[in-house]
Amino acid sequence: MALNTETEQKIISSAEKLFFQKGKAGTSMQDIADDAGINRTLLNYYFRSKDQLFEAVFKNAMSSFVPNLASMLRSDMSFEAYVPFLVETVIDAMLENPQIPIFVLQELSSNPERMPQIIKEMGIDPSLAIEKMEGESTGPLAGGTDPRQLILNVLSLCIFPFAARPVVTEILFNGDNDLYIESMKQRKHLLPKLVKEFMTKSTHDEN
Amino acid sequence: MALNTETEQKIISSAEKLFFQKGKAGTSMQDIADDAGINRTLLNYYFRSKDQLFEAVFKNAMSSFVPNLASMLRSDMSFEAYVPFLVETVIDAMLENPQIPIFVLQELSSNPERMPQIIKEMGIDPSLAIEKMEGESTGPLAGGTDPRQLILNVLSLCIFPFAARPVVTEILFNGDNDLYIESMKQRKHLLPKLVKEFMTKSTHDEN
DNA sequence: ACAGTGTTTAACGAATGAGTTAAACACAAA
DNA sequence: TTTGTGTTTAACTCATTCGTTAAACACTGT
Repeated sequence: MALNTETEQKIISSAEKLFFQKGKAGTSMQDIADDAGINRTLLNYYFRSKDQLFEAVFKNAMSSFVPNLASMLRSDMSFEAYVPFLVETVIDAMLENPQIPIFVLQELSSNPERMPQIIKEMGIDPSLAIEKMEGESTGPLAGGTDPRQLILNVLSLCIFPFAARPVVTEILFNGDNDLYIESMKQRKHLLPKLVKEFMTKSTHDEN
Repeated sequence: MALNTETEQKIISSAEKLFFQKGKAGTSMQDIADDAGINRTLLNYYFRSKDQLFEAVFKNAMSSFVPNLASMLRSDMSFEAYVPFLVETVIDAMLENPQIPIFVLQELSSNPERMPQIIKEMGIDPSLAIEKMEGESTGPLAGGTDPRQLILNVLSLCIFPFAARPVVTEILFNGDNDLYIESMKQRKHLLPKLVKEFMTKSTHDEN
């Protein structure tokens, strides 16, 4: 009895590592088994199929990716107050698992039809969230700045540098990995200031 | 005689479409042949192997992705003057081929060891570019803002919303694709103002 | 009509991958 | 020891994939 959660965990770890790196199609069950140091059949014993194993990995990755955004949409705080917290949370998450954004984005880009289902599972109500955002446009946002653009900006600034890590490290930081990491940490302080900047100064009236 | 560039072009088109969508491992030669409406062997006739076909597609995509950044690094203009042009160029490129960023980033994330070689082929000299950037820190950048962070910010704001298209469309725009596109176009005007904002107001002294 | 070249196809061979089946192993309870 | 259950493995089947080979087709110049 007592499910061998140790082995199961080894499988998940190896599957994550390889799926993140090479994608679903680029990873064979044998690869995962080898990495976990076990026989291939075990994978089918614990997870019935490759699909199910992938699904487990994906949902796990997804849930560490979306909630940040979801919590913002649900939060009672104003954007301005929320941003520093969000930035720190997201960047810390990225530092811990830099491969997740590109993995999640790639999967959703391949199968965008999954989005509605995912949203339901995550318990997000987009229309409600949007109402909330627009209702808040009485604060520092007043003047025409689309709250959606603001959210997009914050997330872009947090996530992209990790999705583009190899390019950024090589071109901008001359291949120096430590320097890259250091810069990412600095962004935790830099970004909130930036965002506050273009929230207070009303960057509106576009035409 | 006269190489059948028409067929060759059909192959490239189909290969791009499918590689962009499903990745290298997720796309079979048969898939490409079917999409192009030709026999599979033809793929090996024009491009010796799947690897070579993929390489052709990748290099093509890459060259529409990096040059924007490279041209910025080489340009004689100041950042401030260059930003609006860069933003428009990059966003227009993304609007034309929204799948490219995620495709390129995924490939580079899987094979980061390719970066040095790619940089060489693209004719970018990172160290020289960095010197240039730091030399420019006498203008509006003076005060401690790392030019690398600035570049990173601009590219993040331009590219990420496209890499995350399905999520953004569904959550932020309630699945309304036209609204998403419209917002992306608005960003061509919005972003330069934003960037100018946090360039002139010296967002420095972090600690 | 024939030769030559470019283009397209069908058929084959070897390799790899996923999932199943049945058997071996470990070990605790009776 | 035997029984039972959970765990691990080896071996097989079936499908898919890549790349090659050799032959068919089209069309041009002689």
